[in-house]
Amino acid sequence: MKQSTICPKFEKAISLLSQRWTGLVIYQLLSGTQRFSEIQSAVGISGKVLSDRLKDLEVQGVVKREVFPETPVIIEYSLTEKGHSLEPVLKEIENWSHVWVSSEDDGSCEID
Amino acid sequence: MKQSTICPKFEKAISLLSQRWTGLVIYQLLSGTQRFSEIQSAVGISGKVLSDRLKDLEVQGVVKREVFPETPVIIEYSLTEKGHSLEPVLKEIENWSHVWVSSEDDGSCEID
DNA sequence: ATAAGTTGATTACCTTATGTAACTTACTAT
DNA sequence: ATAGTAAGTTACATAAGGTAATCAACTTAT
Repeated sequence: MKQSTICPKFEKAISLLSQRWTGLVIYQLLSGTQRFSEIQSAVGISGKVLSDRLKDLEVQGVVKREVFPETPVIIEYSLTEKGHSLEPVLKEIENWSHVWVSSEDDGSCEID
Repeated sequence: MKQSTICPKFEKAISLLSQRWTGLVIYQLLSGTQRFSEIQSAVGISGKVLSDRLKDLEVQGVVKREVFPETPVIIEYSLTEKGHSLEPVLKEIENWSHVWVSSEDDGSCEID
C-alpha cells in the first residue's frame, strides 16, 4: 500500500509532524535552547522516546545538539533555522486549538 | 509521566494532528467530500486504520459521515466547519514542505 | 437458483512503536 | 568507599499499525 496522489514533499513534512511527540518537542524548543531533562519534564515524554526523537530531528536538520564536557556533562538542544521555520505551523495549531478545542476538565493556559 | 507545562488545548490539538495519518486524511478531505475507498487509495492507508481514524475524527467533530442506502451502499465523508478550519494549518505545513523538504529521489507535485 | 461482484467495515495474526523501570558512564562531592 | 548527577541505553511489557481474509446486504451474471 503506497500509491498516494499527494505531493511527496508534503507527505514527508506531515510524516515528520505526525510522529508522536515531535510537534511538542519542537514547540518546546521554540522557547529557546534547552537540556534533555528540561525538555523531558516539560513535554512529559519518556527518556527513551525523547532520545529517539532528538536523534531523528538532528538527522533531519531540525535540531542542533551541543555538548559541553563539564561535570556532569551538559548537552544543549536548540532549533536550527529549519527548525525555527516551523514556528508558523506550530503557532497556527496553537491558534486553532484556542478557537476549537474545548477546555473540558483541563485547566487553561496563560494565553487563554 | 504526565506533567507538562504546555497549554492543554494545544496539547490536545497536537495529539490530534500527530496521530499517524490524521493530517493526511484531513488534507485529502480539503479537496471535497469523498468516499471511503477514494480516501484510502489517495492517502495510501490501510482500511482498518482509515476506519479507526474516520470514527475518531467524527467523534471529535472534524469529519461528517453520511450514509446513502443505495446498492452497494454509498458513504460520504466530508469536513465539518471545525475540520475546514484546519486548512490554514495544513497549508502552512504544505508551504513549509516546499521550502524545506528536499525532493531527493521523490518526484514532485504540480505545485513545485 | 447459484455464483460472483460491490462497498464499507471487521477479525485474526504479526510486526513496529511506545512506556516503565533498572542500569551505564564518567566524574564530583561526602 | 559511597552516593549523586546528566544523559542516555537496555530489557521487558503493552499499544498501535499493517496485511489479508472475511462479513453484510444487496445486485447482476450464468
